[in-house]
Amino acid sequence: MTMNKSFQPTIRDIAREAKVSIATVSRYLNMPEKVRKETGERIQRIIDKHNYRCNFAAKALATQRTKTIGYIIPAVNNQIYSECARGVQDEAQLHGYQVFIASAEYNRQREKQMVENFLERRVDGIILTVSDSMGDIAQKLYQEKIPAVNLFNKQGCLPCVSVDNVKASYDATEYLIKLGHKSFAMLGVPFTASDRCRMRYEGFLHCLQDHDIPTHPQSFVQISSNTLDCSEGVEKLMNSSNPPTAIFASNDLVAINTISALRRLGFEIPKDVSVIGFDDIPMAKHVWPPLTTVLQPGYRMGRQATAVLLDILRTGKHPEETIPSVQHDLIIRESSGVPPR
Amino acid sequence: MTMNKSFQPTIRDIAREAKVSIATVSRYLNMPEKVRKETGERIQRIIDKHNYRCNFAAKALATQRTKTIGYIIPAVNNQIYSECARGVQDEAQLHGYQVFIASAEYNRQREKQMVENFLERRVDGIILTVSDSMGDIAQKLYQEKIPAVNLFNKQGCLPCVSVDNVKASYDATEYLIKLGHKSFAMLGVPFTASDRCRMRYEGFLHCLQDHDIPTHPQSFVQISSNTLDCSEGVEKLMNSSNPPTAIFASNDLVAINTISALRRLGFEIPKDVSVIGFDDIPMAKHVWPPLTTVLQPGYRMGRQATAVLLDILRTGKHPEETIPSVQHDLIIRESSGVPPR
DNA sequence: GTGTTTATTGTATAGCTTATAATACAGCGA
DNA sequence: TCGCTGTATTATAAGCTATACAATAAACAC
Repeated sequence: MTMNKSFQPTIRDIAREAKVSIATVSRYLNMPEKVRKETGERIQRIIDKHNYRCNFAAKALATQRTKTIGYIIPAVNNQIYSECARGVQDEAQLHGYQVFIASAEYNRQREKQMVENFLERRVDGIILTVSDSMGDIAQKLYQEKIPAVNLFNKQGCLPCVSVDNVKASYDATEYLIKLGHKSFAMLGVPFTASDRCRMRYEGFLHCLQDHDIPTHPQSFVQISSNTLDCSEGVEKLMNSSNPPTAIFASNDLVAINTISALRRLGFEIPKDVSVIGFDDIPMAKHVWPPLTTVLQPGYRMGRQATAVLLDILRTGKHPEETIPSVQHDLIIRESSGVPPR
Repeated sequence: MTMNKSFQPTIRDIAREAKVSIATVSRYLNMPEKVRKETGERIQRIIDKHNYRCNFAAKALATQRTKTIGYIIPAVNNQIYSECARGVQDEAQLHGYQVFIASAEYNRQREKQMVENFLERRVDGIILTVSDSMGDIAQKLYQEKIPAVNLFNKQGCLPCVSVDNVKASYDATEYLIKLGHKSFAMLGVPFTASDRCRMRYEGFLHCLQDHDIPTHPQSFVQISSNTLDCSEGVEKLMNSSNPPTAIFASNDLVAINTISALRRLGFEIPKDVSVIGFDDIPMAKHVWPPLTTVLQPGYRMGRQATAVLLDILRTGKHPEETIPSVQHDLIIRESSGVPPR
């Protein structure tokens, strides 16, 4: 079966049949109050009859705006980001915007490519959850004067919607210390792939230092951002001279993988080792044992970031003051407990 | 800080500075072999110098194609669909297409809206995972002559990439029967929200009937497609005169919620009740107990559906024969076992 | 009856690229 | 020199909408 493109009526066809000029039809479509009621009704009838749909490309060309925003995330298959994406979509759709979602898989090269692609497609604005904090991308967007906001971690001088990663992980670590733990480790992806991870490590370290707990370079175990495979790292950690009784995972997926790896080695959670995550993805409460973790309200954050972006688009002004950081929350479940003695 | 749109050079600016006509620049961009080498190099230098980027809207208007595909899914936060989305994205990007993802949240009204929005934006093609099989939407797309393919369940006469839902659930049910179960129930979303669920119920019923196991209308328990909350349904089920020893959940998320609900009521899995899911989302192996489920290769399916669509776009022809159905696979883990006696 | 304002509609052009038909030009054989 | 062929390039139309500005008619004030 062959498909030949079906005929799509244009504004000109509508105008001709309604016996008005195209300007009037356009006006009716965009500012209906500016056209006489009965003229409008006549136009509407013709539109309905022929199922006319405004050509977006032409409109974009004429108005110089695409009503489209680009959204870059590190990975679609991490629920925290899909939660977020839902928020972005909902808020965007509410204002007639459509969103391009692109998953960069923690790859800086891909991030740049996708930004480039967005720029070519002339998106009106961009929401970014990207790896580096150095603002290589932020820089470019700034000079291209494309409105952009960060989500989850700040980059360059872009406005940012995020929890305070350092503080949040500080709090989580402190909770573990108060349980009595003395030996710690953190598992996470390379800092170059995720600045969030770096900040969380920072809070983790600060907290240990503030409580006079000795730290060593081995206390951060780096895993692959592609596979998130923790087996090797966990094994090395537990076979070391001073195995941790508490492990801070840089996010819930890492925590879940860590627990799997520990189990394979015969450790019980939290009896032998406490594990704590970050994000509180919907699955966190369903895994075994249910995960102690730091909640980030993904959906709300997605909406807020979008709202901030749309506000810039509307007003043409960047928010004067810094956006207050999103509230985090420590959710205590059963993957953490007192250390073994 | 105010943002005034930065100046974007056009093809005309490039042409002027390179002392050629716009046609030559355009030709260099689209068929470089058709322009003399040194002319091309001169043009490229100017392009680099001014950071020229082709205006997509203008290009779309001129070529009548947007290099964009629309993708409608029931819910972003179900990992099976985000897995799939990854596949769609990867395959699309490989061929220079960008994809609009829209989550319809199992709502037929929203599905229609999003399709309408896609049509307005003149996407080149659409990938659909939608609720009804009746092809209300398929119908419209057919008459608009816009290429479309189904993913996960067939609708109207669109080409479809999917496992055989009926067969797959038949197999899964048969496995439960062979374990010795005699009393069954299925939990799922309303059939009007998911035809996949309907088909899976069909396979489930067939299998029971083929093995002379009595069925009754109460054996299908309907839950909300928004919340997927199973507490009420499970409670009613387990308090009935003939509580099931095996529960077939219409997908993994439902299975996970079912298990939570059963646990709250004090049942042990699989000692008291076996639970089986559908999809094998990445989380399935991490929940407790690890889920017995039917694997659908989401990523591959996403890629394949996209490949089929892009093929239609390239050739202008719908595939002659039906696409062979995707292989499913029963993954046996620890949420299922022999019935209590 | 004239000038002024308001409401409504029309005209022309801009917005940027691709596609098509036309042109310029070099090389070559006769 | 002329005509022919083929390549490199140009001029121009088409694609569809929005909008600034112009035009018209009707209503109103005086």
